[in-house]
Amino acid sequence: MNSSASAPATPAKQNDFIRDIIDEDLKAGRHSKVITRFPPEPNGFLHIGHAKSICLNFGLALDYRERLPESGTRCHLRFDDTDPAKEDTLFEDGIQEDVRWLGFQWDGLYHASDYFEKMYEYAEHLITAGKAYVCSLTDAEIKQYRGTVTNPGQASPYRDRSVEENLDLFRRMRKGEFKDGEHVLRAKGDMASANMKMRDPLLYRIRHTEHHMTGDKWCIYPMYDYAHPISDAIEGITHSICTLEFENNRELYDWVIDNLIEYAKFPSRPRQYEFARLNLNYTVMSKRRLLELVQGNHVRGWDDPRLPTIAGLRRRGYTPESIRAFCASVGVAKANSTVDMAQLEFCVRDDLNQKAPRVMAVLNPLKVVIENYPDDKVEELEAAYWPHDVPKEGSRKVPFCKEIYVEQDDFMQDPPKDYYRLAPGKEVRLRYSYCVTCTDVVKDETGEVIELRCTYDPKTLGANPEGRKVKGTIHWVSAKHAVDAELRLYDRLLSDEAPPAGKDSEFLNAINPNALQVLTACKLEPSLASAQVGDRFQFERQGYFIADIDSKPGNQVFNRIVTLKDSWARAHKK
RNA sequence: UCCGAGGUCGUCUAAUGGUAGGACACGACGCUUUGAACGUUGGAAUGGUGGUUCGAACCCAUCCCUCGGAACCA
Repeated sequence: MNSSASAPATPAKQNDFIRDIIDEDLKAGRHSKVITRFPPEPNGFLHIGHAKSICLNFGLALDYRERLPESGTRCHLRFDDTDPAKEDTLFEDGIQEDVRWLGFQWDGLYHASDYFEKMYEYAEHLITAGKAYVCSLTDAEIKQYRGTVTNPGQASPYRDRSVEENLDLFRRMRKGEFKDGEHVLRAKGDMASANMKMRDPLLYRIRHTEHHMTGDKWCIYPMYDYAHPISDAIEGITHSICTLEFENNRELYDWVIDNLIEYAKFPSRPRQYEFARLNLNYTVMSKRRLLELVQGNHVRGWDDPRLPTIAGLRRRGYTPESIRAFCASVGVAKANSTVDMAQLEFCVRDDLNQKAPRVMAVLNPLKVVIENYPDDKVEELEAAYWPHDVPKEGSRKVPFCKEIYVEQDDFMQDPPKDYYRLAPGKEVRLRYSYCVTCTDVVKDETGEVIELRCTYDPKTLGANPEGRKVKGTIHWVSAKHAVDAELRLYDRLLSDEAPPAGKDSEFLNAINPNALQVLTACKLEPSLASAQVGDRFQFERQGYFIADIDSKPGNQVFNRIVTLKDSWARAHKK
């Protein structure tokens, strides 16, 4: 079940509250098409939380375009670049790559900065209409005048400047006659409003900073609350979807639109709707914490496979389809929630089960000598790439000879009764090969098991042993033919379900020391010598792996994407 | 404390006045040359209290709890 990049195969999903709203809008004739947008600020890397928003916004356009062909239904990618101090083209490139990789294509690439001239014009209109004024209070004074959540604020002494004076000051702000922080443009809201966002919110601030798109054309920049609704309205956005923390901003969003719509003749009257952002346990999602992990060298960069960044998940080996399926499975709602990492892991297993050919790799090798097998004989055994329940064809030959490696975990000296693998005197099936019985255990001087001696039953190739039942099947590789490899075993970033809530770096203490475990003495079946970077496999009984970019000829490097479910290990954890 | 938004199985999410359902997770069983996958199956929820109604997760009242809001960030 592959899907093309332009038509993601997201599972059939039920309606969410956003789709309910859109359906009603369509039914009531408020809109004849739907236009959404994904509006990242180009100041960092995208993570799986953004993927939820991407799937929602682009998914809406895909869904409704299907229902309303030729309507102009679409989704824009818009960079919300109103703070030149933080933003960079570098981030824009990464964001575009991530959106594309997830399987979506935007119908138009925009920048909030495309509209700076319009925004300026609208600001002058607001001033002329007596709705905005230039305030010359300092940063600290503005804060003080604003009051608190329980106490009303008080009016700025500059609130009653004349239209002429405001216009003059604002034009001189644009010309660069003032220093940063000297003046700001504010909306005339209500200093007693219970919504702090309405207490004469700032619309423009002075920033003598080069902007990555507009260069040095501007030295005043609009604030989010002013730029966002205008950008939406100019682009004809019908449903402006954002996360819950913007609920208090909606009143201001509407204020901006309402005070400008007649003058500006916007093509749409956008409405803002808020949904709950994605939270995942056992990891961190905030920009700040992600940045701290990267800058503090707690991980190896933005694409470290331990990170929930899109780049990290990509390198880890997650498929875009699995991430889309995950986003569909968590739904869209308004209740704050934290999704279990197991849900994400299920989605990638579920996808890879159909896509990843099965091969054999021994992570922690234990040598086995098959005593009754001829010294120099090598058999090429047929091994299917796919299990019986995956409808795909294909196989390769795996060499079998007298000396092989098996997994250390697949031998126990003194096993519990329900242990199906190797133990002294016990017989197991070697996957795609013979059944062998352990006859002797070789130990070094410290008592550590360094080698197993076994005998094989020549009548068990492709046939069940006679008169007895062999329950266990283990994987193996030929010692003589094995390919050496480095395996990077990844696990959850944090040991704790939820990182400490503190504002400081306390969460660093929760980092799982085993989130990355590097194994350098691994033995792979020879077919893996030709694996290409990005190829995914299931290493039977171990998990799904992907060939990493660090692979060199003669030294393959694989990342573990996710383990297989292991009900035996789970049952014996205690 | 004020304003805003929320509260349904362990987790995520449906049901919008008419059988509280699905997925993940967990357990049991079956199948198995992957202790995988798959199949069957089990346990498991409407924050509390009143009220309206033949009937309430849903409507009303009240209380409790959680999250967000006082950046010249988004």
